[in-house]
Amino acid sequence: MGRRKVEIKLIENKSSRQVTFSKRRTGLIEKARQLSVLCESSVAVLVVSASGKLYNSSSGDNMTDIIDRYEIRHADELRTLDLAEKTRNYLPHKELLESVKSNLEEPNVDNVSVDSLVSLEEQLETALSVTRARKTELTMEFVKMLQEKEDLLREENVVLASQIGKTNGGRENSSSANSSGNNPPETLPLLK
Amino acid sequence: MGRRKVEIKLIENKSSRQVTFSKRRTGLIEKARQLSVLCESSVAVLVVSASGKLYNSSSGDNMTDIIDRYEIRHADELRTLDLAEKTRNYLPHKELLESVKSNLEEPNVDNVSVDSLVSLEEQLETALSVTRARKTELTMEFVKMLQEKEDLLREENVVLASQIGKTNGGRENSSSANSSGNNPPETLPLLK
DNA sequence: AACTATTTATAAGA
DNA sequence: TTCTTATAAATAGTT
Repeated sequence: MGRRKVEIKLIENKSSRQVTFSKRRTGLIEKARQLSVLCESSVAVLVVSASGKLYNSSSGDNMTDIIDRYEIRHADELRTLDLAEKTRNYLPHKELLESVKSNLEEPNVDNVSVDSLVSLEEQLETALSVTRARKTELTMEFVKMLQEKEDLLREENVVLASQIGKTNGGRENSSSANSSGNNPPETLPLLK
Repeated sequence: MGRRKVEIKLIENKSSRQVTFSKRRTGLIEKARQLSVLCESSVAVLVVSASGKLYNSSSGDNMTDIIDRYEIRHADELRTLDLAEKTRNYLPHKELLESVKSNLEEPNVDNVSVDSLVSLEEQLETALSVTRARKTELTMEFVKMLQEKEDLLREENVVLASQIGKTNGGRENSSSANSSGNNPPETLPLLK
């Protein structure tokens, strides 16, 4: 819809491609907004340029909330992982999304019954719960392991200190050397 | 672009709204595809109808990759946001629980609007996410603390062992006494 | 689901 | 970049 008809294929000229990108992107997002308002729906558009720049829009509170929730749901993971590390470790998550995607991209979305979506939702919730449980389990094991190691080191420390005490003829080196003390182990704040 | 100009506001007539939703949704997705091809970009469109049905399309890269980039781009923001700041946007947990209670105890469940339940659901999801994030944060802190303590004990152990070595005239007591070894600390399996 | 009268988006030019 | 305008494309109302 311009001075002449254009084929839908890569625009070779770089600068006109840039211009078209800007114009059509704006148009797309405006269309999304209109659809959202006219039909009381939620629409999200994500555009990633070839150079990797991201443009996004969402209209309708529900979709915004969905995206926000998606983000927040992953906040704990994002928070604790280095970004690079996260990217490296992404595969399981990616695969999960892949399976979701293939479910969403059923040829005829119109034919996907609410029932089957409910079922999908339940399956995902279950998978999520199992994953969380496993995560917690592993974390707890790790903490327990660390605490046992701490006990062991502490005991060893006491033994060593007492050996020094004996070889030194009962002088109280142990108390000064044992700077980290024999305080009771801290409790996990998580469990409070 | 039709027989007459339409204001961009909710279409009151339900059936023409449905028709427009279908037409414009198709149009939007086609526009997204074109933008992707013309300008070598990746475009994702997500549409959720008022009834909760999801329609989506992605061109260029798959939806997963596009969403991943969206996520990764926002990771830094999530990372640097103070938890309290996030929490500020939501009902305090106490109020939330109150609200849940009143919803459960509402004699006329039929009169509770779906909208208010949707809103409540969103609030709960958010609260849950924030709680999880906090839990993970505290756990990570605790693990870090334990690992630091382990390092400290290990160092102390080395110091004591060397003292024994000196007082014993260079005998190799340290290696046998230090039964737990000076191995590098284990990594958190969770993060593998 | 097809058909058009119109509006809207936009390609090319300024 | 921004604006202008001729034209293509999308779509509102109709069948």
